[in-house]
Amino acid sequence: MGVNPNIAEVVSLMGESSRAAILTSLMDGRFHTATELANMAGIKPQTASFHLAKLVGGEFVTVEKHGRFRYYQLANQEIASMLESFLSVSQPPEVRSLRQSSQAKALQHARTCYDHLAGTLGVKLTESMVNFGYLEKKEQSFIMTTKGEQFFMDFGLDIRELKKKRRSFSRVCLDWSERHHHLAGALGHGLVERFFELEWIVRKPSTRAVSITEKGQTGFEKHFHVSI
Amino acid sequence: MGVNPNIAEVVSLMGESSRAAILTSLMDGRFHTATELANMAGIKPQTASFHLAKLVGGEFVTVEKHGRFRYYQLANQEIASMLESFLSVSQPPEVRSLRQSSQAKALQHARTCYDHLAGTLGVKLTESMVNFGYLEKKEQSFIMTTKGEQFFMDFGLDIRELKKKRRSFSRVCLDWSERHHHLAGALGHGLVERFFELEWIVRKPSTRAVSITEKGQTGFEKHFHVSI
DNA sequence: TCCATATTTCGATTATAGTTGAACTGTCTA
DNA sequence: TAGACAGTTCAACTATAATCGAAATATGGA
Repeated sequence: MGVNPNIAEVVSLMGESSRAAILTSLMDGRFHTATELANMAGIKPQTASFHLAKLVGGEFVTVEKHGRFRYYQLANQEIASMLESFLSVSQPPEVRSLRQSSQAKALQHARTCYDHLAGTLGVKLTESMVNFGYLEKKEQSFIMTTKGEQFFMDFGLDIRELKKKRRSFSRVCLDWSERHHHLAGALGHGLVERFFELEWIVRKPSTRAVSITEKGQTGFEKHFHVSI
Repeated sequence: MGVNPNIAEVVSLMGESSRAAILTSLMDGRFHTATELANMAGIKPQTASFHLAKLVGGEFVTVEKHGRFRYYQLANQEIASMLESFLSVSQPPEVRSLRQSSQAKALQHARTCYDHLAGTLGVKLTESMVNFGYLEKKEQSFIMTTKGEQFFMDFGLDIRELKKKRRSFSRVCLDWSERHHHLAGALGHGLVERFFELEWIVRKPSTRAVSITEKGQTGFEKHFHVSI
């Protein structure tokens, strides 16, 4: 009847295919221009502009103007988390071309979710860290053990610095379907940064998929007993 | 492009005002018939039937047939949690009548979220239990202390029985805006059941708001130092 | 058996919202 | 200063999907 807050208004912002395409494109956590997003979503720039205005209005997305470009970005980690939740309960779309198929596989394989690792790699690494006793899963979050603290320090993470940050230190990236959990939060972000630094993974252009390098193959095997 | 899973299809199920109204009506965790839901959503029964079919198809809702009635219910706690998340980021609708206004206040005041307490009461109680040292907030969940164990036993909860259940024992009901957290999970459910049993709270007909009784006033004050 | 009630199915209508071409604003660069 | 490019605004069009009356189906009770 309308004594309840209207969920619909907020939700319908992501419940439309073009906007959803834009949002998922932004899931790599990077800035994108309006035209870029239009191309990624397969729509004309006017249409993208129309949708982006709505997304900004709903505080899903922020803009920064630099010269004649406007750089769009997800508003915050919460939005990213929410989107990832839905991605995990969504069905992958039917495959239309070989190229799309291999892209989809790459995404499933290893991808960034806003600022941490998701996909098979993200899940396997998280599992491994739990098995080694570096992390302990406690209901909806991970707790770092003393053993873990030592390990992450040795691995080159400045734990003290990460803990200082206002954001939650280590949390699971939830998905409602409970098909998998993976490490997010400051620790998750710190790790993925370190992987880039070590060149164990590299970004694939214009998607949020990442490639595992030769170095990475041996690195993940040696330090995490994870083989891909 | 469509190499990303289509978030839109799933999400758009809740991103429509009539369906959202139905879903929020189901947030009390109880069964409702199709006609009931139609009335609550302010639509004709045919329309409700149409939407309910979609919701069942999307596994947001389950049906049970008893005679000529069909009882609809939210599919599971995850869906409820997801909905509550969105409610907390949604704006309350403009008030059209005094009656709506007082209903909205009642909802904000004390309500059930699927099977546990939300609203001001839910939040205050949770805070109180943390302050007394019965619960400790650990990232995304609560941990029961020894002191807490004693308290809940004394309060008449069968902790051992609750822990046996397959569902998560104590978790926060997340909202993405982080405006508040409250206790959910088996413990949250156990508590609210006990409150009904003690007649500290009673359901208001046809909403998910609950009223605090005289008994409740003194009870919450005495045992939780929460005054309403 | 007949009627009342709960719900769904069907078909037609309507309204909403996404889409796009065309035109416009603003910025960079040659 | 002109021209190219990024992005937005406007207005018209279109398509999708919600809505509802009418009719059909199913169940319960008298």
